[in-house]
Amino acid sequence: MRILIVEDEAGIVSFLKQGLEEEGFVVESASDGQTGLQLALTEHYDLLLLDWMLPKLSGIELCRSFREQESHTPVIFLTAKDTVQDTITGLKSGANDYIKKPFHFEELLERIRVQLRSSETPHVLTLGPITVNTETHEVQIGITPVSLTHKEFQLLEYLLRHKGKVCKRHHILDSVWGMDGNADSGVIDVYINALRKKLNLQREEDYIQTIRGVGYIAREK
Amino acid sequence: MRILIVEDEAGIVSFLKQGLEEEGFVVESASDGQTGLQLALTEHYDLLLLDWMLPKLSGIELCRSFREQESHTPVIFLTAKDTVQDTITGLKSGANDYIKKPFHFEELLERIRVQLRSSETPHVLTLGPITVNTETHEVQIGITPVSLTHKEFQLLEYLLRHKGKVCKRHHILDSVWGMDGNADSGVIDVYINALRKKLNLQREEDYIQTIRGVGYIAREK
DNA sequence: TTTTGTTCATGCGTATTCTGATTGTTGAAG
DNA sequence: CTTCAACAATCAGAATACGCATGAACAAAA
Repeated sequence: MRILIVEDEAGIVSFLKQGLEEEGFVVESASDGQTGLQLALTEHYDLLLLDWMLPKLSGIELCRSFREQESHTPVIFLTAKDTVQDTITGLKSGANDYIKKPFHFEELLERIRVQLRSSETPHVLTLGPITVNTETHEVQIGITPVSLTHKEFQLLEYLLRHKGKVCKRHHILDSVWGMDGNADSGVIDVYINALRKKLNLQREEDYIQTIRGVGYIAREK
Repeated sequence: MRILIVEDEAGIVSFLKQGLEEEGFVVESASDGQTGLQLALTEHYDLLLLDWMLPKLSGIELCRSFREQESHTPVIFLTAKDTVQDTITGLKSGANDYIKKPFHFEELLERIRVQLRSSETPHVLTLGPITVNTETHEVQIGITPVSLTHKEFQLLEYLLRHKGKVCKRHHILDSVWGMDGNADSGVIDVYINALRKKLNLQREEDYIQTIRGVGYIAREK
């Protein structure tokens, strides 16, 4: 999960960054509104943490501009202000929640979790140039669409959901084929083969690698 | 929009009720947790406002029980407690937000609006030249009206509400036919067929595409 | 009753999935 | 370095499952 912090006080940024990274988030930050907006629009984040008062572009303006493009990504305000009118303005600009400084880190964390709860399982998986959208069931290699059968799709999804980890044949059979402890008939090989062909992966720099005697692994680069 | 307030202090209830009704909400209330839960489960509400401390059944317990049945309807806590741990417990029990007493009515209103924003359901759905009005139950293709049976309408509505996302047969059966985990008898196929016929969708630029082994998807263009 | 709506059953064509045989590769033992 | 066995890749055809179309059965409404 990727989080963007836009905040000008370096101390707060490093405090948040450390805490959130410990929780397993990937954190990036910007110290003024303008670069923050730019990042928010060009990169992909799962959540934005915005300070209220920012150099160049205020948090509210940032939020409003961002919402014109993106309506999904949750936004949480960090605010020192606490007049009612201000928070209302903030929520009206399209924010999903706000938290008043000073706050306990745990409380922030819980609020982040609440916001992310809906987007817990990513629908778009990637591997190098390959994109798998589990919502639309579309697979693309680069820009060109690839048509996969259901089993091929399921296998690819499984591999990508475990990207960077070895997928034992046993486990693949379990989750994709639903065979509990059944014998290995060699189906997997056939489908791996089909995938490599359809996605035309060269053997040289193979995104789907064979781990002899164990299974397969989807790896970047 | 219907709101249920569960709160034992009569003064707060009438204050909230009046304010919310002025804003156009339909408000009902319960003064203890047990009747609150019963109402929440039997009636339909778009949002629940729960007090923390309630006779018979605490707000948290109410929320947790409610969430076991319903996972969608947003829940906001009204709480006098303000230790971090308590609010965390509250959010963990499945609440979407909380507000500390005493609060300004406007702030509560804004938080309600934020929660309802996501569950706003449009009444007019479109797909290419097709228009579906769920209020008047009318369907048009371009300018000419099409007459659909109830089931056909429900199916089309379901597909359009999930436009751009795969609708698995399983889920369609669940929401349109109300069969939980029942076997697939092939009804869906018949109705998809009927829809395609009545909406005369050419196979070329098919707005309702079949995803073999998975289900169907309504797609623009 | 007649009409309309919903569901089930059937057959058909085709895409998909699996099996099994064959060929190719790998790594350890000699 | 060679050999061998275990494993993986590849291919083709058989078996199967899936979705489509249709008509009949049944139920509900007019």
